[in-house]
Amino acid sequence: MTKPVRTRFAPSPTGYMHIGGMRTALFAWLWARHTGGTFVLRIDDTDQERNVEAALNPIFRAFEWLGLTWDEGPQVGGPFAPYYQSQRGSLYQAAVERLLAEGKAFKDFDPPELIAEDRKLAETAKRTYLNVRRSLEMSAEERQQREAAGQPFVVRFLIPRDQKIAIDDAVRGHVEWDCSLMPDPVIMRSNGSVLYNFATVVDDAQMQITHVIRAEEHLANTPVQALIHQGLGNPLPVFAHIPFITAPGSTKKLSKRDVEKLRTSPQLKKMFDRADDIFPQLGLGDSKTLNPVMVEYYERLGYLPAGILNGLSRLGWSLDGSTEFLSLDDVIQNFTLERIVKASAGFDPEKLQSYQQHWMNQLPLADKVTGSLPFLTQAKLVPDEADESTRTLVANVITAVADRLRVFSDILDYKEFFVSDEAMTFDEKPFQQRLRDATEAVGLLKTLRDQLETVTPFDAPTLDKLVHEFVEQQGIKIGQIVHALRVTVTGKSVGVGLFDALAILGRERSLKRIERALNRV
RNA sequence: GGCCCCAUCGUCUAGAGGCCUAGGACAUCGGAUUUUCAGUCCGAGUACUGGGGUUCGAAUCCCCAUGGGGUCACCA
Repeated sequence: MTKPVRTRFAPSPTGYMHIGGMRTALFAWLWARHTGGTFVLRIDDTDQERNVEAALNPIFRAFEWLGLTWDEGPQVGGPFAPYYQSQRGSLYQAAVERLLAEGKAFKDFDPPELIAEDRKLAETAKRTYLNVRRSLEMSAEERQQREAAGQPFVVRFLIPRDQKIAIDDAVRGHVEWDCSLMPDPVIMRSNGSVLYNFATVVDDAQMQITHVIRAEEHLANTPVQALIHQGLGNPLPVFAHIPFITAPGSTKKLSKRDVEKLRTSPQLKKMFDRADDIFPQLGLGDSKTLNPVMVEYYERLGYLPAGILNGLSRLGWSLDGSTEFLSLDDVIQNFTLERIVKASAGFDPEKLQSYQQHWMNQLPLADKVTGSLPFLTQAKLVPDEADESTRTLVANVITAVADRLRVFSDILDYKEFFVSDEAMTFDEKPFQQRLRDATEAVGLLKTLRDQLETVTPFDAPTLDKLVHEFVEQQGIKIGQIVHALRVTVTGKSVGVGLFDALAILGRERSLKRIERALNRV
């Protein structure tokens, strides 16, 4: 019987959740769920003490939004608590002591300047740098003396330089390193705190992690970690290094540091522009505060977890040659490490959008209303407590908007239905073109208005019929009236079907708007 | 630069020796539908990095080259 699977994700409190990190977390989570195992969330906060809670919130929020629950970790606890590395010092301490006692690590008294010199020497000689084990050569007495004298030291793990270290990576296969090329890594700083590479090993072992699923950039850390596991007498976990996500139109890792460059990339420009359009309306800043590398960007824009999850799953993983749309359950059902693609995957906003669109279209009307309403209230277009008539209005608009609604905040593109007739603004260009410049438009509009006053019922099919008959009576083309009418009632040249728009507004409001436009010409 | 990883349409991918004159999806470009936009339907173009092997046969296996990337801290 094989041990039950335990995977983990170990973010550091950076103040936001990176979309690529989310995808890594998702893969680890999926493997746990697929196997009926356990998913652990552990916080790598060895360095920063300040504001950990605040810097963590966006991370928890992202997991919660996407519905990726963790079985052990912050908030829920678990048998291997605490799950904050900052609180696990004694564990690390004990492990260091043990290695020291067993001669598998040593105290290095060389000052940093000396190390830097060694390094330089190696560089000019075009040699691989290896730390000089001066302190190891010292007698035990001398070491003791120095320590007693309060001379600072770091603890280095002693690399067995005569050996090779290999792992069988679940996605990369057999990978091997020559230890004779590896410097002895520092595992404990002179101030007594331990380094990430060491804490991770201790934690993974103590938390009985069976599968270390993480981004490919950690592959280079792996030999050291494997060696430390060995030194500590731990069984080696299965490593699975998944490829990272690259920036659109690039072969480089998608990183938050490059946001300013990303802003101008043709693929992402639309996403940044959208942020600059929508977030201010919601009182959430703009693309400087929330951008497409952050998970929160998608949440705040009203993406569906299903869309994001589908997109993330398909980035570097596939079920087969043809399945594109997968629910989370489908992915859980079918996820295996061997189907992870080895090459890095470019982040494609368009494709993400298409997954999102698919899942949005699956949603029943009531859910679309419930999902859109918060955006309308946040933008102060409808009152906080939406009454029944507001809900009906929203439902009517969404019905008319149909699959133009891709993300919930798209509802804000149809403000014209939620603002008062007086507050509605006319886009100048179409107003000029369709009303002022089109000489016959005003006259036609006046005639049509009279008919609109009496037609019953005031619904889309009837209005449709009316306008078509009107066109025939007047001997004009439908384009001559329809565009002008659209501008008068919605202020815009594009939008939902014209007759839907009129029906949603109702007779009274439609006439008012026509009046207003006529007076404005 | 050392070490390591990777390599199929613009992008995400299918392909684990013959089913491949390489399939699907997104994007692109046509055409149809339509009051706008979106959508929908139909159609088109576009890829196995190169060179050597192995084999009756290679996108698939091996080697080399090239290209791309990651990583080289008392960061995580």
